[in-house]
Amino acid sequence: MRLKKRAAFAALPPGFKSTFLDALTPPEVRALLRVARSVRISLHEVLQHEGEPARRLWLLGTGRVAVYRLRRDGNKLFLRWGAPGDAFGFATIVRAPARYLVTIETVQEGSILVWDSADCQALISRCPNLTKAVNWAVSRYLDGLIDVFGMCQFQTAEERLARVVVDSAGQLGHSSPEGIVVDLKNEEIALAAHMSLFTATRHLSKWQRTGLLKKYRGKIVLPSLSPFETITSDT
Amino acid sequence: MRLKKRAAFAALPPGFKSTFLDALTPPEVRALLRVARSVRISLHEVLQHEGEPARRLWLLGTGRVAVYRLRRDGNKLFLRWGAPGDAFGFATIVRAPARYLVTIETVQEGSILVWDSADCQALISRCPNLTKAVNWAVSRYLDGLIDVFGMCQFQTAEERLARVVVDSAGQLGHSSPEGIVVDLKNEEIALAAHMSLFTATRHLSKWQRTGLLKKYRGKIVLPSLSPFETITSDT
DNA sequence: CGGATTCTTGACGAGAATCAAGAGTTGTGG
DNA sequence: CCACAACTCTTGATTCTCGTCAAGAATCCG
Repeated sequence: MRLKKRAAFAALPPGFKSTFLDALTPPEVRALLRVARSVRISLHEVLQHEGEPARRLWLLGTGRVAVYRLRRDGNKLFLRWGAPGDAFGFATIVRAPARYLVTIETVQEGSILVWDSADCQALISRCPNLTKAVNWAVSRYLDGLIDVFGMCQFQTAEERLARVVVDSAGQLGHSSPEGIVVDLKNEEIALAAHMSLFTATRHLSKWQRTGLLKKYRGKIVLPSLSPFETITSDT
Repeated sequence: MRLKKRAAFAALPPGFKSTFLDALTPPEVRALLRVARSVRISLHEVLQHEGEPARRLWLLGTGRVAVYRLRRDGNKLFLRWGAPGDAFGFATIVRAPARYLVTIETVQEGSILVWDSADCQALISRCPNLTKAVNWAVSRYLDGLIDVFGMCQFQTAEERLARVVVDSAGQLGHSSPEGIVVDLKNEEIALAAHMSLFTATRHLSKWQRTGLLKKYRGKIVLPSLSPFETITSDT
């Protein structure tokens, strides 16, 4: 992880969208960006490890991360993807001397903006909305987690998969002439849908035969989302 | 739900334990109790309903509640029990004009202490640790939820059941000459372990035959927890 | 003594994980 | 430019866990 100069706000792309920053006023955003460090992140890098002291709040600028929890038996419990604009390391702010609750790993190289705990303490007094923004983000996170949990308890593999396809398209997909392109391997889709690679492959193949989507190595293309939303909602 | 006089602190039993209140200083606790309303709660009463505006923070004094989320398909996703000393309605504080994320229902009659949003706002400025206590509680809640989620994903019905038995014993059990008594029906145990009533009954019966526990109508008695901890950990 | 809960047990089947074996892609080095 | 290795995807056969349904036993209560 290489450090870069401060004054990272120049690094924010023009069309950059962040639900987290949107909860702040423009002056507050500027105050944050002024003290942010921009850091390049490479593939398969662990950006925070559960149990370690929470030393920094950070925002994903470009790339993609996976949020999960490690279990004593070695399994990884996938929790969510992180896309550009998502913030992490809330423990740094929410409960001062704390430890990370989850592990976060890069699955696509990119860059992040970092604020260490000292910066955060200083910013809290200057930006009254900062704690509010963090609380909101935590709430949304909790809400989403409960939802995923419910999905895993009450929906079949096919329904879960359909939902993951829809959600991923919204969060990670980009448009193209043939439809929405989502850069995910079968293995990653299976992980997010909490099922085996084989079950995921079977249903995806079936949907390809039905013409609902097209599969390529490492990505899928969706002409339309509506059929999947149908699978998700009925039953 | 009948209202009672303020100055409810007299209502706190002598041996009352609350992780939530423990995060506050004694003067802060007194400040809270001074403005608390004590409210009697009856069986099967819905104390807060997900989606409704979060208007009050409250603390369970006596009795037991179930925290769950309702799904559009009518299913209930059980999340946790609430025992005396547990606080709820954090949304009231964490993100000012907010809605409850979960539904909470009484499963044993008892009493709660209530602070409505106006009280909360006033208390926040007087008790600097209040928001901190709420944040801690939310974190613990999130942490526990992730754990339960992982348990449901990676452990068999028997392992989940063993863990629910151990956890319930710690949270709701009370000692007796023959062991720890846990007042739960098979149906409630099954709910907490996220499995069908029948699967739960089968394993509990098996454990009774093996002598690991004794079953009665509406309760189980555990001479020792260690065998269940073994089931939980190995594999 | 009904009647309502709560618990028990067996038979059955659906869903999904595992295993095995191979086909299709992509990238690399000679 | 070809050959080979590594990775990704596919499909079928098999197994197993657990939910569903049915029927009845045990317990509690007015």
